[in-house]
Amino acid sequence: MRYYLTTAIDYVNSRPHLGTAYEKITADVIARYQRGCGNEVRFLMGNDEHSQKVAAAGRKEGLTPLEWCDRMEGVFRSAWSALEIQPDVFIRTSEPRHREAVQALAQRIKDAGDFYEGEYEGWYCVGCEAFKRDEDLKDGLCPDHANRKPEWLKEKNWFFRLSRWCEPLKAHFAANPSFVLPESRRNELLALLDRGLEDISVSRTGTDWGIPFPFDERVVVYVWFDALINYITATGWPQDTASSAHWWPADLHLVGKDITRFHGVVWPAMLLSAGLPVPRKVFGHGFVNMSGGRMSKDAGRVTDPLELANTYGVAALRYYLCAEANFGQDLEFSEERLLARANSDLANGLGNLAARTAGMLTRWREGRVAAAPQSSALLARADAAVDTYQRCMEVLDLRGALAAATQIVTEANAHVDRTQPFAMAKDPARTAELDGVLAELVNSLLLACRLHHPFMPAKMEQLHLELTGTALDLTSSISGAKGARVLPGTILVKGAALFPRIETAKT
RNA sequence: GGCGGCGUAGCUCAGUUGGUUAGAGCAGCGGAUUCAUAAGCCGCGGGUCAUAGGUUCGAAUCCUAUCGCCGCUACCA
Repeated sequence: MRYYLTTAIDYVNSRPHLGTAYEKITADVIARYQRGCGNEVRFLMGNDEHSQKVAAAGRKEGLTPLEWCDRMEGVFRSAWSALEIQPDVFIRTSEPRHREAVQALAQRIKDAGDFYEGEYEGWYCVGCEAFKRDEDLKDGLCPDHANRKPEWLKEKNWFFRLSRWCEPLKAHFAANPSFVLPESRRNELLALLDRGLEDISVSRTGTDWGIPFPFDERVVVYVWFDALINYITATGWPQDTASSAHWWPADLHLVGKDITRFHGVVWPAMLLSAGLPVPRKVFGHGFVNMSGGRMSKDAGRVTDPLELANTYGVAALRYYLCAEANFGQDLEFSEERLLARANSDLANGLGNLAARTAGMLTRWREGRVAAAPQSSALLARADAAVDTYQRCMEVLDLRGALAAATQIVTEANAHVDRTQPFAMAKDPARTAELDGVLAELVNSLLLACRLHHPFMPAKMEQLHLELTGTALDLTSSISGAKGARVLPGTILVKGAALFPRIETAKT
């Protein structure tokens, strides 16, 4: 099976922040999970460049829009790399392949009779890249961008006949209950469809930073209309028909809850008009909110994801975001909770289990792992946790999946106290018994390691190497997790502390 | 204004189609241990389940109203 997932592409007018990092991290977790299930995965990320904001940001630095975007590509890609986010394809909307796709799709929509010329007049907020009605403005200013005055624009525009697709979309929603998730977002879009859709203006004049319409070179495609098309561009469409047939439609568009409307209504309508399949699922995730107001270094609050990763470790940051948030709902970011998660679940839980297991094994058994007992209740429960984990991951319940993985660790730690291997070690007659318990612990760790892998790839690959002496096979890490056992006779090597406790300077 | 959601232990939250003493994690307190990253394990949580009514043999779980918080939304004034 193939699995194609995408994240929203980002405006490159500033550095990536924690909120955008959250989306990419969760997408990366899903992508790694799918790879571990043996699926052929295409994970797409990219930058959204044809925006007035972007052009303005470059101008401030004395750069052309393209020069600026070239520079920002490096900034974004290195940030994602530092966060262990590994897309298979990275797209920029200024690329020739995207221009070609946008123009091809626009032509198709034109041929379908869904573009017509009209005139639009109204306030335009550069910050939102959108026209505003009077009632959208507060004291004549955009509520979201009060620092810049909206401009009064009157221009000839190409309109997209969105209204025509209202009924087909309703039918699609009805036939596909999980087309848009979570349900609250789906209901919002259903309400929108019930009210009926209006046609939307999709062209802009007065700028050449954008993609011209193939049938009207004087105007460029509105940035939103342009941006959505990146998802199909990245499959090779329209040139590479074999590739696009293989990869399209996407299995999952992961987007912020604020833009589900574009992905669940506008984009599918564009595709329907062009005679192309619509994506299988759109998931609107929640936001990472800041408590106590503004983020500030002075207050000891850092929200640059790279700084957080630097302080607490990439693994802890990724783990915290996935374990703490109910995917789909907002997360109240708390550095205290991040620290608590890093120390309790990772250092004291998983890390300590690895350390004590390896310690016992190397001290008393020269690191040699014995065969796991045939009838181990502990390992049976660990195997069962794999099922729970997978059930959760399939419905994008990242938190539930992590809870299942953590359960394995918790039970293994309790097992040490129940069986007391350190008592067995003092009695030569109990060596076989000792070997059995240690094998149960090592194999619990192995399963926990595999299930945690999508969330903390580098750390878990390191742990796997220590446990088994071999590299984790990333194409079967999950599908082969249930019943996985360390080969008897393997010599386990004890490494440095996997997750050192983080002691705070704070009192 | 309309539609929808939420309000459960100090904190973050679970609570199936209403049914015995309302649960988990974290934090905190107490205890027995020692393999380990002063980690782990065991025990301890009398919370008006926002408020007031109602339905029912029985409601955190259904209905109504109120208060508070939040989301979506009005091409129409």
